[in-house]
Amino acid sequence: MDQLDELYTALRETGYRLTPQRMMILDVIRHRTGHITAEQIHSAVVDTYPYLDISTVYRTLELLKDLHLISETKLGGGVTQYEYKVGKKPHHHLVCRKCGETISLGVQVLQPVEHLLLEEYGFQVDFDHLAIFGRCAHCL
Amino acid sequence: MDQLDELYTALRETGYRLTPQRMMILDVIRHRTGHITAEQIHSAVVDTYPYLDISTVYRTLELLKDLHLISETKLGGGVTQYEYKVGKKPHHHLVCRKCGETISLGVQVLQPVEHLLLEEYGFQVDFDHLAIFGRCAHCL
DNA sequence: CTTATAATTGCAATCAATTGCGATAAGCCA
DNA sequence: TGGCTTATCGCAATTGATTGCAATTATAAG
Ligand SMILES: [Mn+2]
Ligand SMILES: [Mn+2]
Ligand SMILES: [Zn+2]
Ligand SMILES: [Zn+2]
Repeated sequence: MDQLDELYTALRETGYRLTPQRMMILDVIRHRTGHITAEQIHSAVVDTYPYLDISTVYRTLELLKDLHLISETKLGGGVTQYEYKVGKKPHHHLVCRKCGETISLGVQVLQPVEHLLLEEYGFQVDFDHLAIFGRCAHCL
Repeated sequence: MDQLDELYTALRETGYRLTPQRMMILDVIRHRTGHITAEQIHSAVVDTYPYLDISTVYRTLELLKDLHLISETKLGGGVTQYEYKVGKKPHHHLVCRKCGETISLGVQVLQPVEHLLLEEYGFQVDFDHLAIFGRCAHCL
Protein backbone atom coordinates (compact mmCIF):
# COMPACT_ATOMS: atom_id res chain seq x y z
CA MET A 1 0.00 0.00 0.00
CA ASP A 2 1.51 3.31 -1.05
CA GLN A 3 1.13 6.68 0.59
CA LEU A 4 -1.95 7.67 -1.37
CA ASP A 5 -3.78 4.46 -0.51
CA GLU A 6 -2.74 5.02 3.09
CA LEU A 7 -4.36 8.45 3.14
CA TYR A 8 -7.40 7.18 1.29
CA THR A 9 -7.92 4.35 3.76
CA ALA A 10 -7.36 6.58 6.78
CA LEU A 11 -9.95 9.02 5.47
CA ARG A 12 -12.55 6.44 4.44
CA GLU A 13 -12.41 4.70 7.82
CA THR A 14 -13.70 7.84 9.46
CA GLY A 15 -16.17 8.94 6.81
CA TYR A 16 -13.94 11.55 5.20
CA ARG A 17 -13.40 11.92 1.46
CA LEU A 18 -10.25 11.95 -0.61
CA THR A 19 -10.16 15.15 -2.61
CA PRO A 20 -7.55 16.58 -4.99
CA GLN A 21 -7.03 19.48 -2.57
CA ARG A 22 -6.24 17.11 0.30
CA MET A 23 -3.84 15.10 -1.84
CA MET A 24 -1.98 18.17 -3.03
CA ILE A 25 -1.75 19.67 0.45
CA LEU A 26 -0.48 16.48 2.06
CA ASP A 27 1.96 16.04 -0.78
CA VAL A 28 3.54 19.42 -0.16
CA ILE A 29 3.84 18.74 3.58
CA ARG A 30 5.32 15.30 2.97
CA HIS A 31 8.01 16.56 0.64
CA ARG A 32 9.24 19.10 3.15
CA THR A 33 11.84 17.98 5.67
CA GLY A 34 11.11 20.00 8.80
CA HIS A 35 8.55 22.71 9.45
CA ILE A 36 6.22 24.46 7.01
CA THR A 37 3.57 27.16 7.37
CA ALA A 38 -0.01 27.24 6.05
CA GLU A 39 0.90 30.13 3.77
CA GLN A 40 3.84 28.21 2.32
CA ILE A 41 1.65 25.17 1.69
CA HIS A 42 -0.96 27.36 0.03
CA SER A 43 1.48 29.12 -2.26
CA ALA A 44 3.12 25.82 -3.26
CA VAL A 45 -0.21 24.24 -4.25
CA VAL A 46 -1.48 27.40 -5.96
CA ASP A 47 1.40 27.13 -8.44
CA THR A 48 -0.40 24.20 -10.05
CA TYR A 49 -3.99 24.71 -8.82
CA PRO A 50 -4.79 28.43 -8.55
CA TYR A 51 -8.26 28.10 -7.01
CA LEU A 52 -7.18 26.61 -3.69
CA ASP A 53 -8.30 28.86 -0.84
CA ILE A 54 -6.27 29.36 2.33
CA SER A 55 -9.28 28.30 4.41
CA THR A 56 -9.18 24.89 2.75
CA VAL A 57 -5.53 24.63 3.75
CA TYR A 58 -6.36 25.36 7.39
CA ARG A 59 -9.31 22.95 7.38
CA THR A 60 -7.15 20.22 5.87
CA LEU A 61 -4.39 20.83 8.39
CA GLU A 62 -6.97 20.40 11.16
CA LEU A 63 -8.02 17.11 9.57
CA LEU A 64 -4.47 15.83 9.16
CA LYS A 65 -3.84 16.61 12.82
CA ASP A 66 -6.86 14.53 13.81
CA LEU A 67 -5.49 11.67 11.70
CA HIS A 68 -2.12 12.06 13.50
CA LEU A 69 -0.32 12.58 10.21
CA ILE A 70 1.06 16.00 11.13
CA SER A 71 1.82 18.08 14.23
CA GLU A 72 1.12 21.76 14.80
CA THR A 73 3.27 24.10 16.90
CA LYS A 74 3.73 27.78 17.46
CA LEU A 75 7.50 28.28 17.56
CA GLY A 76 7.24 32.06 18.02
CA GLY A 77 7.25 34.75 15.36
CA GLY A 78 3.48 34.75 15.06
CA VAL A 79 3.18 31.99 12.45
CA THR A 80 2.13 28.43 13.19
CA GLN A 81 4.38 25.63 11.97
CA TYR A 82 3.30 22.20 10.73
CA GLU A 83 5.39 19.06 10.32
CA TYR A 84 4.84 15.64 8.78
CA LYS A 85 5.07 12.99 11.49
CA VAL A 86 4.82 9.56 9.87
CA GLY A 87 8.08 7.62 10.14
CA LYS A 88 9.88 10.44 11.94
CA LYS A 89 11.16 10.49 15.52
CA PRO A 90 8.78 12.40 17.83
CA HIS A 91 10.37 15.43 19.46
CA HIS A 92 9.84 18.81 21.09
CA HIS A 93 11.71 22.09 20.65
CA LEU A 94 13.52 24.48 22.95
CA VAL A 95 13.09 28.01 21.59
CA CYS A 96 15.31 30.89 22.73
CA ARG A 97 13.32 34.06 23.32
CA LYS A 98 16.38 36.22 22.66
CA CYS A 99 18.16 34.83 19.60
CA GLY A 100 15.35 32.66 18.24
CA GLU A 101 17.45 29.49 18.07
CA THR A 102 15.50 26.24 18.23
CA ILE A 103 16.92 23.02 19.65
CA SER A 104 15.36 19.60 19.14
CA LEU A 105 14.52 17.64 22.26
CA GLY A 106 13.72 13.95 22.67
CA VAL A 107 10.30 13.21 24.10
CA GLN A 108 11.76 11.24 27.04
CA VAL A 109 12.67 14.50 28.80
CA LEU A 110 9.01 15.17 29.59
CA GLN A 111 7.91 11.60 30.31
CA PRO A 112 8.49 11.78 34.10
CA VAL A 113 6.10 14.74 34.22
CA GLU A 114 3.55 12.91 32.09
CA HIS A 115 3.62 9.96 34.50
CA LEU A 116 3.42 12.18 37.56
CA LEU A 117 0.36 14.04 36.27
CA LEU A 118 -1.35 10.76 35.44
CA GLU A 119 -0.60 9.35 38.91
CA GLU A 120 -1.42 12.46 40.93
CA TYR A 121 -4.29 13.98 38.96
CA GLY A 122 -5.46 11.16 36.67
CA PHE A 123 -4.74 13.65 33.89
CA GLN A 124 -3.51 12.33 30.54
CA VAL A 125 -1.41 15.10 29.06
CA ASP A 126 -1.14 15.66 25.38
CA PHE A 127 2.52 16.49 24.76
CA ASP A 128 3.16 16.47 21.01
CA HIS A 129 5.86 18.57 19.36
CA LEU A 130 5.85 21.24 22.08
CA ALA A 131 7.63 24.57 21.94
CA ILE A 132 9.38 25.30 25.24
CA PHE A 133 10.45 28.93 25.49
CA GLY A 134 13.36 30.38 27.46
CA ARG A 135 17.00 31.43 27.18
CA CYS A 136 19.59 29.30 25.41
CA ALA A 137 23.05 28.65 26.87
CA HIS A 138 24.62 31.18 24.54
CA CYS A 139 22.24 33.99 25.53
CA LEU A 140 22.44 33.48 29.30
CA MET B 1 4.07 52.92 49.40
CA ASP B 2 0.67 52.08 47.94
CA GLN B 3 -0.13 50.27 44.73
CA LEU B 4 -0.13 53.37 42.57
CA ASP B 5 3.26 54.50 43.81
CA GLU B 6 4.47 50.96 43.19
CA LEU B 7 3.40 51.07 39.55
CA TYR B 8 4.74 54.60 39.14
CA THR B 9 8.14 53.60 40.50
CA ALA B 10 8.30 50.43 38.45
CA LEU B 11 7.54 52.41 35.30
CA ARG B 12 9.89 55.30 36.00
CA GLU B 13 12.82 52.97 36.67
CA THR B 14 12.66 51.78 33.10
CA GLY B 15 11.81 55.05 31.36
CA TYR B 16 8.09 54.38 31.01
CA ARG B 17 5.37 56.88 31.86
CA LEU B 18 2.40 56.64 34.17
CA THR B 19 -0.74 57.41 32.18
CA PRO B 20 -4.43 57.39 33.14
CA GLN B 21 -4.99 54.55 30.68
CA ARG B 22 -2.35 52.39 32.34
CA MET B 23 -3.76 53.11 35.80
CA MET B 24 -7.30 52.24 34.75
CA ILE B 25 -6.25 49.07 32.97
CA LEU B 26 -4.13 47.80 35.85
CA ASP B 27 -6.91 48.68 38.24
CA VAL B 28 -9.39 46.48 36.40
CA ILE B 29 -6.95 43.56 36.31
CA ARG B 30 -6.13 43.95 40.00
CA HIS B 31 -9.74 43.89 41.10
CA ARG B 32 -10.43 40.63 39.29
CA THR B 33 -9.72 37.41 41.16
CA GLY B 34 -8.62 34.96 38.48
CA HIS B 35 -8.41 35.34 34.72
CA ILE B 36 -9.58 38.20 32.51
CA THR B 37 -9.47 38.87 28.75
CA ALA B 38 -8.32 41.98 26.88
CA GLU B 39 -11.86 42.54 25.65
CA GLN B 40 -13.24 42.38 29.20
CA ILE B 41 -10.62 44.85 30.41
CA HIS B 42 -11.43 47.18 27.53
CA SER B 43 -15.16 47.10 28.08
CA ALA B 44 -14.73 47.67 31.84
CA VAL B 45 -12.56 50.77 31.34
CA VAL B 46 -14.71 52.12 28.49
CA ASP B 47 -17.62 52.40 30.93
CA THR B 48 -15.88 55.38 32.52
CA TYR B 49 -13.45 56.41 29.75
CA PRO B 50 -15.02 55.84 26.31
CA TYR B 51 -11.96 56.77 24.20
CA LEU B 52 -9.74 53.88 25.26
CA ASP B 53 -8.75 51.82 22.24
CA ILE B 54 -8.30 48.04 22.35
CA SER B 55 -4.79 48.43 20.94
CA THR B 56 -3.82 50.44 24.01
CA VAL B 57 -5.10 47.58 26.16
CA TYR B 58 -2.92 45.08 24.31
CA ARG B 59 0.12 47.37 24.43
CA THR B 60 -0.38 47.90 28.15
CA LEU B 61 -0.76 44.18 28.77
CA GLU B 62 2.56 43.66 26.99
CA LEU B 63 4.13 46.26 29.27
CA LEU B 64 2.66 44.79 32.47
CA LYS B 65 4.02 41.40 31.42
CA ASP B 66 7.51 42.89 31.06
CA LEU B 67 7.17 44.37 34.55
CA HIS B 68 6.15 40.91 35.84
CA LEU B 69 2.88 42.28 37.20
CA ILE B 70 0.66 39.98 35.16
CA SER B 71 0.85 36.65 33.34
CA GLU B 72 -0.56 35.77 29.92
CA THR B 73 -1.87 32.33 28.91
CA LYS B 74 -3.95 30.76 26.19
CA LEU B 75 -6.26 28.39 28.01
CA GLY B 76 -8.06 27.33 24.82
CA GLY B 77 -11.22 28.79 23.32
CA GLY B 78 -9.32 31.22 21.13
CA VAL B 79 -9.06 34.07 23.64
CA THR B 80 -5.96 34.92 25.66
CA GLN B 81 -6.32 35.16 29.45
CA TYR B 82 -4.45 37.54 31.74
CA GLU B 83 -4.01 37.36 35.51
CA TYR B 84 -2.61 39.67 38.19
CA LYS B 85 0.43 38.03 39.80
CA VAL B 86 1.59 40.22 42.68
CA GLY B 87 1.07 38.56 46.05
CA LYS B 88 -0.49 35.45 44.52
CA LYS B 89 0.88 31.92 44.47
CA PRO B 90 2.45 31.07 41.10
CA HIS B 91 0.74 28.19 39.32
CA HIS B 92 0.01 26.44 36.04
CA HIS B 93 -3.20 24.94 34.68
CA LEU B 94 -4.24 21.53 33.39
CA VAL B 95 -6.86 22.05 30.67
CA CYS B 96 -9.11 19.21 29.49
CA ARG B 97 -9.49 19.17 25.71
CA LYS B 98 -12.86 17.42 25.96
CA CYS B 99 -14.83 19.08 28.77
CA GLY B 100 -12.80 22.28 29.10
CA GLU B 101 -12.23 21.91 32.83
CA THR B 102 -9.15 23.67 34.18
CA ILE B 103 -7.23 22.46 37.22
CA SER B 104 -4.65 24.56 39.09
CA LEU B 105 -1.21 23.09 39.44
CA GLY B 106 1.64 24.05 41.76
CA VAL B 107 4.83 25.11 40.01
CA GLN B 108 6.88 22.42 41.78
CA VAL B 109 5.52 19.78 39.40
CA LEU B 110 7.63 21.14 36.56
CA GLN B 111 10.74 22.06 38.53
CA PRO B 112 12.55 18.73 37.92
CA VAL B 113 12.23 19.33 34.17
CA GLU B 114 13.45 22.91 34.56
CA HIS B 115 16.55 21.68 36.38
CA LEU B 116 17.18 18.90 33.88
CA LEU B 117 17.04 21.26 30.90
CA LEU B 118 19.41 23.66 32.61
CA GLU B 119 21.87 20.85 33.42
CA GLU B 120 21.70 19.04 30.09
CA TYR B 121 21.27 21.89 27.64
CA GLY B 122 22.21 25.01 29.61
CA PHE B 123 18.71 26.18 28.70
CA GLN B 124 16.81 28.38 31.16
CA VAL B 125 13.15 27.66 30.56
CA ASP B 126 10.52 30.25 31.06
CA PHE B 127 7.63 28.42 32.73
CA ASP B 128 5.06 30.95 33.91
CA HIS B 129 1.37 30.17 34.23
CA LEU B 130 1.41 27.45 31.59
CA ALA B 131 -1.61 25.76 30.05
CA ILE B 132 -1.06 22.00 29.82
CA PHE B 133 -3.63 20.34 27.56
CA GLY B 134 -4.94 16.78 27.75
CA ARG B 135 -7.74 14.63 29.12
CA CYS B 136 -9.00 14.98 32.68
CA ALA B 137 -9.68 11.97 34.93
CA HIS B 138 -13.40 12.29 34.38
CA CYS B 139 -13.13 12.26 30.56
CA LEU B 140 -10.72 9.33 30.28
C1' DC C 1 -23.92 4.96 -16.27
C1' DT C 2 -27.21 7.94 -13.71
C1' DT C 3 -28.93 9.82 -9.66
C1' DA C 4 -29.13 10.97 -4.74
C1' DT C 5 -26.86 12.40 -0.53
C1' DA C 6 -24.00 14.75 2.25
C1' DA C 7 -19.06 16.07 2.76
C1' DT C 8 -16.22 19.57 1.02
C1' DT C 9 -14.95 23.70 -1.29
C1' DG C 10 -14.39 28.77 -2.49
C1' DC C 11 -15.65 33.06 -1.12
C1' DA C 12 -16.68 36.74 1.84
C1' DA C 13 -17.19 38.15 6.39
C1' DT C 14 -15.40 37.95 10.89
C1' DC C 15 -12.31 37.50 14.95
C1' DA C 16 -8.33 38.29 18.07
C1' DA C 17 -4.25 40.57 17.91
C1' DT C 18 -0.60 43.61 15.88
C1' DT C 19 1.41 47.57 13.57
C1' DG C 20 2.30 52.32 11.25
C1' DC C 21 1.46 56.88 11.80
C1' DG C 22 0.24 61.55 13.01
C1' DA C 23 -1.69 63.81 17.18
C1' DT C 24 -1.38 64.17 22.09
C1' DA C 25 0.42 64.64 26.57
C1' DA C 26 3.76 62.94 30.56
C1' DG C 27 7.90 64.06 32.58
C1' DC C 28 11.89 67.16 32.74
C1' DC C 29 14.24 71.45 33.02
C1' DA C 30 14.67 76.51 32.78
C1' DT D 1 4.72 78.20 35.38
C1' DG D 2 5.74 77.40 30.56
C1' DG D 3 8.14 75.13 26.87
C1' DC D 4 10.74 70.99 25.06
C1' DT D 5 11.37 66.17 24.13
C1' DT D 6 9.69 61.92 23.10
C1' DA D 7 6.79 58.15 25.05
C1' DT D 8 2.17 57.07 24.40
C1' DC D 9 -2.39 57.26 22.43
C1' DG D 10 -6.32 56.75 19.15
C1' DC D 11 -7.35 55.37 14.76
C1' DA D 12 -7.20 52.81 10.65
C1' DA D 13 -5.13 49.22 8.23
C1' DT D 14 -3.20 44.65 8.40
C1' DT D 15 -2.20 39.89 9.79
C1' DG D 16 -3.01 34.96 10.74
C1' DA D 17 -6.72 32.17 11.45
C1' DT D 18 -11.76 30.88 11.72
C1' DT D 19 -16.60 30.59 10.34
C1' DG D 20 -21.30 30.77 7.70
C1' DC D 21 -23.17 29.77 3.56
C1' DA D 22 -24.38 28.55 -1.11
C1' DA D 23 -22.31 25.93 -4.88
C1' DT D 24 -19.74 21.95 -6.00
C1' DT D 25 -18.36 17.21 -6.08
C1' DA D 26 -16.83 12.58 -3.98
C1' DT D 27 -18.98 8.54 -2.94
C1' DA D 28 -22.75 5.08 -2.59
C1' DA D 29 -26.92 3.16 -4.40
C1' DG D 30 -29.86 1.90 -8.21
MN1 LIG E 1 9.96 19.86 14.82
MN1 LIG F 1 -4.36 31.02 36.63
ZN1 LIG G 1 19.61 32.40 22.43
ZN1 LIG H 1 -12.57 16.59 30.92
